[in-house]
Amino acid sequence: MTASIPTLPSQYDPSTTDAKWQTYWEENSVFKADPEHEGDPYCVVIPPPNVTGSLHMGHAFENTLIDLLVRYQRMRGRNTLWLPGTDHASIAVSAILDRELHAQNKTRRDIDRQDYLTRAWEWKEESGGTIVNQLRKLGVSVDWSRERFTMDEGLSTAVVTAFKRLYDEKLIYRGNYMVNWCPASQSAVSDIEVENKEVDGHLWHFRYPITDGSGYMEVATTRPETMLGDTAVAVNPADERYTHLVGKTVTLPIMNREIPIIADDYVDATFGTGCVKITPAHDPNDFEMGKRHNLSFINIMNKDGSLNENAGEFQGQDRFEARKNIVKRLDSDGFLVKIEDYKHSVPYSDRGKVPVEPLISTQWFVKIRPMADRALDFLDHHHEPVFVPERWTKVYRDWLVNLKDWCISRQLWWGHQIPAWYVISETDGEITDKTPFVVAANDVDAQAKAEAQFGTDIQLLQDPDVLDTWFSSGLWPFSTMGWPESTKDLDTYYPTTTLVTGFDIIFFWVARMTMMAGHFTGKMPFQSVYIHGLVRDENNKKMSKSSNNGIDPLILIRKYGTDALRYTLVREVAGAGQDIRLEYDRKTDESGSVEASRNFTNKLWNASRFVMMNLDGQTPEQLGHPDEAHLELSDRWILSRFHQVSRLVGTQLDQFGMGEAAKELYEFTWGDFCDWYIELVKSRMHQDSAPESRRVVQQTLAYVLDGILRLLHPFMPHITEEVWQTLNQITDGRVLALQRYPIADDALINPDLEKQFELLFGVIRTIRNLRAEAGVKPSMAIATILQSEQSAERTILTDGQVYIQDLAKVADLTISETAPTEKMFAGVCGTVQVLVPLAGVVDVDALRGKLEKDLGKIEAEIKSIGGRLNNPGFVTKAPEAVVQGARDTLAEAEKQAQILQDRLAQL
RNA sequence: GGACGUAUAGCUCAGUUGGUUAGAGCACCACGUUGACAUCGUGGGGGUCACUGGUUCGAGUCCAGUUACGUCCACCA
Repeated sequence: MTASIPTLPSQYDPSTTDAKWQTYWEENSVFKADPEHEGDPYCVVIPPPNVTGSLHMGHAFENTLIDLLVRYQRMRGRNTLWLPGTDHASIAVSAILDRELHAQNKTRRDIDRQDYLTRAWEWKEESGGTIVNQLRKLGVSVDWSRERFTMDEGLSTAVVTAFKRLYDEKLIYRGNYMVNWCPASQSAVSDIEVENKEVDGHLWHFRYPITDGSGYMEVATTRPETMLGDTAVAVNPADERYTHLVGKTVTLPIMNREIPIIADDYVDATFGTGCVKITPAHDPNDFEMGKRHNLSFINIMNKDGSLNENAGEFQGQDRFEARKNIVKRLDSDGFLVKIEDYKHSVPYSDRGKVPVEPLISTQWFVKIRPMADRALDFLDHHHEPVFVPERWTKVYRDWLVNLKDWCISRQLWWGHQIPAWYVISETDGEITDKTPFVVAANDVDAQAKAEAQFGTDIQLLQDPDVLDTWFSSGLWPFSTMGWPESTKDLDTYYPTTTLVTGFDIIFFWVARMTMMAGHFTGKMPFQSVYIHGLVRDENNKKMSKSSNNGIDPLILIRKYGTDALRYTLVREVAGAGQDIRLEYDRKTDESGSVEASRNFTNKLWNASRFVMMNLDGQTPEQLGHPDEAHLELSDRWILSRFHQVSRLVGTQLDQFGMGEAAKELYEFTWGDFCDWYIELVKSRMHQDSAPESRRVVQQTLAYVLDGILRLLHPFMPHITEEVWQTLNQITDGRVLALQRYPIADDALINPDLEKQFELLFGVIRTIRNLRAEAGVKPSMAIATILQSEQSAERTILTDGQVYIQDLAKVADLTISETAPTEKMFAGVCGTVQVLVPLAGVVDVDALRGKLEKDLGKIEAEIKSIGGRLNNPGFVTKAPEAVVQGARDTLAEAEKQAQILQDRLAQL
């Protein structure tokens, strides 16, 4: 399974490793959940991607975050389930099929529903797996045995059950109302599927003649074509300019229809002329006004956006073509006053990408207030669910408060057909607004139910419409686990623990789930909702299909490896919910930030390789826990750091601090472990070093490396699994993914020791700096004198003598209480004076320059701290510890200044 | 019109409840291939913390306001 250690290449190759472990984990059902598993349940349901989708950076980001959390919790011993699946995406699939049909010069209406659905399922079987297979390439630790699709039999049962119950509870109703109509998909859409776009349009001013010939009323509109359906002109009742006209009529141009002048508070007297044309059948505000004033509702439009028989000579024209022609006609008839440029927002259909048309039609609605109020109650009285970051709570809450009834019927075929059967025999074989209907779980029940009411001699027809895709998505957290049946999975894993998703989906999905779950399960479907930000492109622009600026995660995976991409996405996450930016060069497909992460994987690879080459073929288990009795200072130090970092990482991950944890691990692995510890112990690894010392180094290296692999596994699952298998010479099928996450052993955390090493490292850096300044070749060993008046410091230096010699290339190290007075390169670290005697080599000017530079810095500090300490307010009001800290710092700075001044004087 | 987010090094971003001289990665400069790694190592340069005012002994951090960019919601024809 794994390569033998001596043959490991010096460059990590993710391409084979990624695929190898993805296959292995899946084939061995490593992530299959078991309700009987010990530990507290930890469950996440995937935000189901559209079956029509292909993996974009947003998916990669979201699923990387989820996988990180899930793998972490699994390794913490939780009874973990991450449930995958896809969404049937009613409108998107319809659009694809319509395109296919269009290519054959057909439309949906040319084939029957059964054929259409057959094609749809065929498409789903062929192409629906794309996104799922791409998800696999991220290394997601989902339970594929529980994969769900929103149109699976079970989930469809859940949908029908939910619909029927809501209907029986009078929370679903059918009625004739104004809805958002998408002429592209020729279906109603819900309010949130409408996106308002700012466009540069025009404001057309027309004048309508007052019927009695006493003059004109000037109205303005952004939609001239709707004038054909005008049934009134409105003014504000308090507008004295027009009060004498209220009750009179105007004659609608072109149509020559006499329509009333009405007064309504809705009209803003200060806008334009203060007169508004009213088109009750084509504008939501006018619709309301039409109801208030009993106006007639004249629909002038067909479902495809062309004008109908009520549009007179304009019948058959597309709405935008008609607009031009109507303006032309009004102009030639002398009714056009002026055309102004006007910036305004136009409602566009989210999916259809065309302006939506407010249209009156008969649709099914969910009466939303009772459900929304239930969700609000959970939020206000139980603080459920908890949003991370917290600020999204307000967004979620405000939306629930203002929510209007939800239009759930779609005039499409792909989706869950509405389980309502019309007794069409009562209305001449047609479905009309008056046709009686029954709502039932299936056609057999419907038949029985209808017969009970209308006798046996009846004809039934199921409602042709399907349900809004979000209706089924709203049931996702529990329908996927078997609801409405009561199942072991529901029992164990529901409510789920955390939902990870984007803010753009709070309204579409999160709120629908909380409402549905509150209603049907009496519980919130998840304890917490982690809202992540967007991945922006290299120019900080939102990635979108329309701007064609997406960055393909699979390209980056191929170039740098899955773990590198995952790690990049995670480490960029700062505060939760912040957008992240991804560097990218579109010419070369290179990304600086992913490359940096790739370098990190390579660093880990080589450090591991080096460690393994020095273990004489022994595994961490064979070597045993680092032997307390023989630990040397550097071993104790790295163990202290390791446990410190384990603690920090655990704490961070427990509160969604994924980015912070990632950075912590990066610094520990690369900095503490590779740059310092491995370098510190290299001399002890040689075959000829003292056996006890060598053995404890092997133990410590193996132990810490094993720990690093565990800590990093949720972030970079593939490389860590690969190395861990090699390190532990696994032959029995064990996987790192199921090992325990390191838990900090506080007894091994030693802050004093870490401080001592800070001093040693500081001295080493100072010597290296002096060497560089003096131009000493890296290969040349030098003599160094370390002077400190403090015996404690001299003890630390003496204890770490070997480390200083090894890492600063010092052949002859002297540690003394007093300093010699010869000309030497000098620096300070804390109150330790570092002297490098370079007989005959010392460049006095270079030396003076360096000393003066150092001194300048220190004097600036002395001035700053001294100033503070001379301020009586600071000394009397600041906490004692802070004042003392300042005094200590000042004393040290003064000491450093003294040393440097003495050195300068000696030149 | 309302709400929210962001502004710190050339770039991407950290900076906990206010408390030493504001940090990291990338990029840049110098040196370097000693047996893990040049996808590397060592050292270095680089910041008026958007602006204005306030609170405080002390502000990148708290408060008020301003500006810029971004996002969401609601929209007057």
